[in-house]
Amino acid sequence: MTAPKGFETITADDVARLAGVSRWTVHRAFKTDASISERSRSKVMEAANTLGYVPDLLAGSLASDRSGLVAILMDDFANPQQTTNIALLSRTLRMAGWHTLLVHTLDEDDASSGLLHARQHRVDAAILIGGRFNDEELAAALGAQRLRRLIVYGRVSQNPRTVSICCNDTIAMTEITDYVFAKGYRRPLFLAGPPTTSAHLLRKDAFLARWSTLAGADAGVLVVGDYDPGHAEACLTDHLTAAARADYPDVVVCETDAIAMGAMDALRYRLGLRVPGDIAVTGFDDVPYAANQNYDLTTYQQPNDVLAQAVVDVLKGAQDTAQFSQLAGKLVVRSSA
Amino acid sequence: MTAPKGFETITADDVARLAGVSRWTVHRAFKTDASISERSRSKVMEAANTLGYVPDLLAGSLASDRSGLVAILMDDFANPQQTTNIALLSRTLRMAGWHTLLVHTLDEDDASSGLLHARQHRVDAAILIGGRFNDEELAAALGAQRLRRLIVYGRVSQNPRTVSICCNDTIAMTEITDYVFAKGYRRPLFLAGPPTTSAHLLRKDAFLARWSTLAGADAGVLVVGDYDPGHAEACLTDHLTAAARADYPDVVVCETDAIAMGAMDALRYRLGLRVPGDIAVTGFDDVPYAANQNYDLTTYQQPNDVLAQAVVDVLKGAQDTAQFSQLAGKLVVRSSA
DNA sequence: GGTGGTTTTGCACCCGCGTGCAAGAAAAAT
DNA sequence: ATTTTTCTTGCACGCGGGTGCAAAACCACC
Repeated sequence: MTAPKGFETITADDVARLAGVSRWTVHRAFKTDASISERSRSKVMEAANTLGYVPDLLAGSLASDRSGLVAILMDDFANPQQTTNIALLSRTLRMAGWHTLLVHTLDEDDASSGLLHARQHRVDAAILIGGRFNDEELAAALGAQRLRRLIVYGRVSQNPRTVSICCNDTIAMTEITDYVFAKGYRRPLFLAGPPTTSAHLLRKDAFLARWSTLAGADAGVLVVGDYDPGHAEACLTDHLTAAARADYPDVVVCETDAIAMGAMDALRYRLGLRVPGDIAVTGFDDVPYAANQNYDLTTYQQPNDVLAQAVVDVLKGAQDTAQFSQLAGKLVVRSSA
Repeated sequence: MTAPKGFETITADDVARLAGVSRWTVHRAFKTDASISERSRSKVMEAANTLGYVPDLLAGSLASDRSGLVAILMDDFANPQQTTNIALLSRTLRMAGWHTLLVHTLDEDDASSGLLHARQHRVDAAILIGGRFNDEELAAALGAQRLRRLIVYGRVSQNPRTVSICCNDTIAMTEITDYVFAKGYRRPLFLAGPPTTSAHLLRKDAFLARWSTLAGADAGVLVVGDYDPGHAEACLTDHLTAAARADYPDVVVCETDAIAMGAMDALRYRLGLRVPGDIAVTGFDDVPYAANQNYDLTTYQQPNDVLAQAVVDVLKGAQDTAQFSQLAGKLVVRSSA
């Protein structure tokens, strides 16, 4: 029977016995800032090594009321910006001593169930990544779930009991708008994602406001249903096919890179246009694939590492007071616009 | 002070008191297959609802020695095949009652540290996804970490103490080879990923063996360092630039879609060739992006949902004996070859 | 050698719930 | 009405370790 079934778990007591100290001394040996003599610490460590002991975080969590677990709820693995963020977050958290409980929420209504599970695992905090969580349901769930902390990542949340960590979309989109205007484009079309999230509203509103200021005229807006490139492609194709050629925009400003890529596919493969020759395109997020030669997308890079670090700061209680922190990124100019 | 700090945790005792039963009856009410009368169960549930009680999984894990947690160790978030798998796995596991502890291993040597953390959280199993884990170090870690179960996902593992769940790469690659040969291509170049993983070897070896059988001649092989499209692009560009035009392959068979996409970029944008007009390309995995018009990649689709379900079966102890299960997928023919 | 102060160590109690068993209640059989 | 049988319920004990405090050991110095 090779199946590893009956592992004899080694407890701190075993180590204590071997090292000739008490269990609490063993505990102290594993705590960095404990008052313990160097001699007994090394005795303990030696015993622990020969026994293969490591403290049981589960039991520790129960006793200390700190699980060292952070739940990341996320809804859209197809979105490269989100997967990038998850990777970065889980890495950053791990280096700061936390572990990641990944909850893939199945649909919109599943967020509260995800939060419930997170709470049942006593997570120290839950991080919400992604667009499809809506604030009202969140508020309801939050009331019942009594999580220690809820961090909304990548967008602004109105809920006062959450902490938003995100890039300042208004400033960012204004910067893109200025760039687009300066390049001489005058007939923009804004491609917006789903209307549920506030980040969306910020980006769209920022663009429209700034454009109106700069050009003295309103810009066109096309709402695509979600952040799926294929869907954006279809939407834009339909939209332009129905329009007169003279009414075509000269630049398509997109809420995210995913939409921008779909837009480029539509322009090139469906409508036979050149980018940026006939119509230019801008994105937002600077996902890894935006740099690919196919797209070479002009976009806006969020300061992801700073954002991730901000999460750790919040977890450490550094900015308990600040309800949200908004940081600036930078415009990445490539050939698409 | 809005900060949610002092949440009074509601325990089963509180519910028991309100419902007028004992704590153990509360426990039974939350257990699906417990012997409890319908009357007291509803009494308990009502009390639990008004109090907002949910059982604490952490404490439960400690007592029951089943954490309900499964660690997924993964090394490469840039690989879309991996992120797709993670999404699917975490979803499938969640529906089966498990939760996902995501461990992003930082580098090759980090796998054992990741396993250690997994063990400290008492995970019921650890799943290894990805290429960069090497078997020797794994074996060493496994000996020390005494995990309950280690599942190697997406590739074959030699270690007898692990369970491999993967698609049968040999059959799959043979199928691709047959297709490529039948389409009339005669000068193939195989693009292989990093030489550390066994999946790689299987795919490469299967291709070479089958090609040799079909064509009676050896196929060319180019080893690119990893599964990064950009790197594959550079490698192939260098390789072909250094070769005489007459020696160009007529088809590039790639170990993964990621490599195939890089290869297509190289052929088109670096070398000015048409795909499949001048050189055809095949991939492996059928990542979501393979269907994009830019690539429209002929590739091999792994039965991902079946694989994910197999993981659940293993966790449920169904196939404790079977050391690994290999399943078949299907060839997806698109325009790239 | 005694004193005051500091470091180190041990311990009772608790975290919230699961397990196995035995007592109690209810239903079925006699 | 009494005895079985079956279902429900209660409980002691344990999971592995954290917390705060008090006892013990150590140290320096007079």
